[in-house]
Amino acid sequence: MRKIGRSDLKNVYDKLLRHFGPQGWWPGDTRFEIIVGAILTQNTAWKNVEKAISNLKAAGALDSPSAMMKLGQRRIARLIRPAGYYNVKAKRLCNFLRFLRSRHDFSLDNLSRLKTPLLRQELLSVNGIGPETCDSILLYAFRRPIFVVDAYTKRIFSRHGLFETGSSYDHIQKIFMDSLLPDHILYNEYHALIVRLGKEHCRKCPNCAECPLSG
DNA sequence: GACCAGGCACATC
DNA sequence: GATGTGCATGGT
Repeated sequence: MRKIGRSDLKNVYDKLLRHFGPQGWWPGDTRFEIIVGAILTQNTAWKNVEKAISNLKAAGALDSPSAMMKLGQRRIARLIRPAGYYNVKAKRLCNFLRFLRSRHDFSLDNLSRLKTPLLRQELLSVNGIGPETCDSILLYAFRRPIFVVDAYTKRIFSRHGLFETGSSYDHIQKIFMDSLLPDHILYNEYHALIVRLGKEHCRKCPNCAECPLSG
């Protein structure tokens, strides 16, 4: 298996892009929908999230943050049932909505005026938004050049020797962000490509002859 | 029926 | 700081 170093990361990206093509992430019509999707997809297959999003849309919950809040936690929980962990996720969505109401007058535009470090800090202060959800929101909803580290990133790149198994989120993120230009389009596509690679090849790693990273 | 999926908070040591 | 556990549905 080929060892991957920091200087290889751009080449790995180019290789994945050639192999899979652009992924067109994040799947979502509005900024609010992307944020909701980021919370719903926590430890959950996206297929299940799609059903929950579709239920929310039909109920008008994605029309605006205040529209969703009016439904209340119990109804939100019922609507997002297909996404799993529906009680905790309904609570987390409500935590975000309360945060948005109290600190930013329900306005994502207000929120988007914050500089990236402060925006990240504020999002992380919401109970239920951890580093990956936060960075997905920063990257995909607010188009900030923040690299998202997920389970696939950890699994694939630790196997290829880029970092130790069990390395912290921040450590792994720093490796990518120190090695790549701060380009939100690059980070967007890279993360999406890693997920695609993980879904299609990860279980065969590290002995997968067809792995696009081995060639 | 077991195992997994685009995490996170909390308890405990 | 590290480790274990609860949360839950739907696809393979």
